[in-house]
Amino acid sequence: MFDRLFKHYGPQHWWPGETPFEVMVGAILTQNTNWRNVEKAMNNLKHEGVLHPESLRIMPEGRLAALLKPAGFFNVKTKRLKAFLNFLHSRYGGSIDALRSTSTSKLREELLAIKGIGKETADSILLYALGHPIFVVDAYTYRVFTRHHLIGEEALYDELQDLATGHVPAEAEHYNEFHALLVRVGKDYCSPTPKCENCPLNGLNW
DNA sequence: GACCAGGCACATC
DNA sequence: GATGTGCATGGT
Repeated sequence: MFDRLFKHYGPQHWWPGETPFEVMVGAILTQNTNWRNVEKAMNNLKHEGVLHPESLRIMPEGRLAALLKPAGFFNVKTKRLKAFLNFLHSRYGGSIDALRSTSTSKLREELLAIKGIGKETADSILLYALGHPIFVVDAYTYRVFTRHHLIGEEALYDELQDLATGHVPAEAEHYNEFHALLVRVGKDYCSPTPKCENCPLNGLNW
């Protein structure tokens, strides 16, 4: 599946964020939200010159919520982003570099303990912001895997993650590319109403 | 006007 | 443990 997708699409260059911190913010803002709307909110933050841990951390919630508006769920996401920023400040002194030196499993536990950060968001931060070798499961992953009967529809996050983990070289570069490719084929062909004609995955034998 | 978009926490049973 | 619900904007 990986080979077929990579040959068809080529490298996807994920995550579309310029800095690790930007990726982390994007991971929270994109929860159940189209990336285009996330970009609008991110641009609001950039134009205000506040896309930095401390700027956002000390910003009044009302002002932050207004800037996050295009991303939807803006009141909820304001709380969640604040919770993450407070964690970054209190536990790591606001330093991304300090974050880097933490082990994958320890940091994942810490992220999951933050209210508003679940498994997908934690794993997205680990992989796409910090380069840890971990596979990110999302709605597209679920759709592609279940439609191809690689796993049952009742499968949970960890089961999808384990399935991918067991079949992809254990390197961040591969987890990064595989997830991005799954999202790409999901958007193009494996949408809620599938359009399987011309799908690059046609004809594969599992 | 309906449906969808790179979730998560919380209440309830 | 499983299921249902609120959160909200913007594109198609």
